[in-house]
Amino acid sequence: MRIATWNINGINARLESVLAWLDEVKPDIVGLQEIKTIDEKFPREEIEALGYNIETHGQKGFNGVALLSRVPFDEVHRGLPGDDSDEQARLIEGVFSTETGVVRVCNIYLPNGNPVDSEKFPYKLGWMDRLNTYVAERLELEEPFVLIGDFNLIPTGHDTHDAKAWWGDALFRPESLEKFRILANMGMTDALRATSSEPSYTFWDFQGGAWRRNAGIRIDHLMLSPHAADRLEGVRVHKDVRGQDKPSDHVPVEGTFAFA
DNA sequence: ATGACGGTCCAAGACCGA
Repeated sequence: MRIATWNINGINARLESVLAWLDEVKPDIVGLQEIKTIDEKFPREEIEALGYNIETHGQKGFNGVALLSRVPFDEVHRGLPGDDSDEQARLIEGVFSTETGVVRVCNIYLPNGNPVDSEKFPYKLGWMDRLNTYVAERLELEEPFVLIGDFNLIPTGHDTHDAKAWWGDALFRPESLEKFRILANMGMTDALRATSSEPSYTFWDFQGGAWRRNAGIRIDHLMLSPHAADRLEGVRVHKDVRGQDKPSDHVPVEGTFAFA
């Protein structure tokens, strides 16, 4: 089974690219972030025609996440618990049955948090606290649990072209890294880092010729519970997608697992 | 040294992103 994450930066602006990639790669489960539209305006028919079941958690204009799956959904959960005043659509989770048992896939669009002197940074940290609580509860189930998405977090200086330039940004500073370390220390494995020591960037800014200069960062992750990590076979970053026509600023990251 | 992006709202430019 192959499970992928991709921040597409607008599903309606990116539809042709997404259809082409799905048709070529045919991943089993895909988490999309920044669909930037409401559920009613998500282009369901075109994606369903490629053999996918679809569940969305959309929002007008910004944010929004979706799960696509060739396997039927047993369960769907929308939204991150813990703050009733939070109206941003940033989490959707699906539960799937395979021949070798259940797989739970949670797809997130973690807040960016910049600028750090605004209310956006404490929102990010609070969101990460709530996520850690959520993940701790999921880990108690002792299932294969795959937490994927745009984490807006650079795990180490090795995951950026210029650690000094990024240090202090909401994506790469002590408060954010501390929350991410709590997640890792619960037993969630960074799939890419577990299988490769290459830099493997997943985002290149539209500005400043970042792609041309390979000035990237790695912020899109697959984090695995012990039961999921045990079945990890490999991770592939679809870097070529960034060089295609009308690209997103993020590329897909795909994990292969020994689930039937 | 300078200028250098793209999507969404919706119809001009603000807001957002990282």
